[in-house]
Amino acid sequence: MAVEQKAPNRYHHGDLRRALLAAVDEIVKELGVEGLSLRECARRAGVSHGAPAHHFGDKRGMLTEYATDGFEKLLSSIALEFDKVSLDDTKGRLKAVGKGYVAFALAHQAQFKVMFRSELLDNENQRLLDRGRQVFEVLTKALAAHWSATNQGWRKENLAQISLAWSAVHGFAVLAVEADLLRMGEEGLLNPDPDAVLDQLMLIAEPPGQ
Amino acid sequence: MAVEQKAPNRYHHGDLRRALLAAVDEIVKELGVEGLSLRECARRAGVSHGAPAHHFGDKRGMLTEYATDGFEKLLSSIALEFDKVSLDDTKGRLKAVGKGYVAFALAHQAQFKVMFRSELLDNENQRLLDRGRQVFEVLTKALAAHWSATNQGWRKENLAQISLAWSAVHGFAVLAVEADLLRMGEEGLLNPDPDAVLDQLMLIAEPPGQ
DNA sequence: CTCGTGAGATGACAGTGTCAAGATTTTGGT
DNA sequence: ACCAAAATCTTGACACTGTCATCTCACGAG
Repeated sequence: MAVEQKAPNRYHHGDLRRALLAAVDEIVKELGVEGLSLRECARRAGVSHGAPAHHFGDKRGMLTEYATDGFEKLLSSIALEFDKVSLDDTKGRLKAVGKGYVAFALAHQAQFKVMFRSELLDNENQRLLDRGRQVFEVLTKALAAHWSATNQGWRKENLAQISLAWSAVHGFAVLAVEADLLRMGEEGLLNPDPDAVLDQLMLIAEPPGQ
Repeated sequence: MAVEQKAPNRYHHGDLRRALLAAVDEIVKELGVEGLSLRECARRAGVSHGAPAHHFGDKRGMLTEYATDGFEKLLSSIALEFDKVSLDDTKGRLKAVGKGYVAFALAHQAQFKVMFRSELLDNENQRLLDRGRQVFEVLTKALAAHWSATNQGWRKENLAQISLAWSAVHGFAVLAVEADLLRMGEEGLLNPDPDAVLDQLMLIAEPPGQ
């Protein structure tokens, strides 16, 4: 996603919306979301400082679009891992959800950080809400499929299990992305292999005493 | 921590440093960290816009102090739960760490959010690094004590277990604080009792097949 | 008493988001 | 083909921000 400059003699950009989102990605990667400004985005797209408002309303609107785009990529990343695993391997599919989640976070760290910064986003935006819900559904459905396959049925612990699985996957991704925190175990203690961590996490989904 | 205004006739404030940190807390609670400005802090402390620089250098320095203060409160919160449980109940102590962690996050949501926003902080600051490390150590030591008590010894899975425990506790706290995300399970599916989630998490610390 | 030093005040500077008003295209209906 | 309407982009203004250099005040060590 490269930033397409406007041809200097033309009045209309042609694809400004996409160019601005590309600029957002570029800047957030370079400077973090604190270093992002509407005016700098406009500059990189070769357009006047007031132009972005026409497409996104305001800064919050622009970031909301950027985050929504991120959720769509996250869903794709999960689907990619998910589809590698055969339908009857419910445990494998469960793990694949986690793998896809973490893989996206690591591959798009800057965007991932923005996606969960709700103060920056328009949390009433329907598309954003829908995408978030979809991610949640993928996880719960994979869990339900596994429980159904292992004949565990529904137990009262399941609710906590869902929360825990969601928390653990998200928390691991967050901590992995916030490298400064992972650096805490600096004697190499905490430089975890995502795969091993996910294996441990799988234990939660198993019936007790097995 | 209330913001103490400067007496209007006095030139020196007396305790500006504390007053500014109180103002930070107030503003972050009201408007989020995006709404925070040095000048507004100064205003609430009844002091000129340039005064804060004298104590914190710049905005980043001020937020770093605020975050460090948060880590100290976090450690206190963990210690509070930790000390409620007798020494030989290693499992109980482990859970207490999680309880203290989540309790702090819920009680000081605004501050908690800032603490893990590494882009905003001076990550070279020694006090900040130390406090973060201390939190990590409390968790690992509680885990080690439990493993030692249950004669599990050290296994290669332990590394992943530490990461997972850390991830899960942090992830749960993060998701709990980002209420807009937890709202996803809006049919009441995901309105988890922290205690139940932590119970599930405890399973990770147990030896396999038990 | 004096003089240095830390604490706070003041004013300037470039950068920001947002808004209103104007300029230029493109589009759609006839 | 035409012309009005709508979409797109420009321009200028406003209040606000962080940082810096400069100045003023208060206090304490000698």
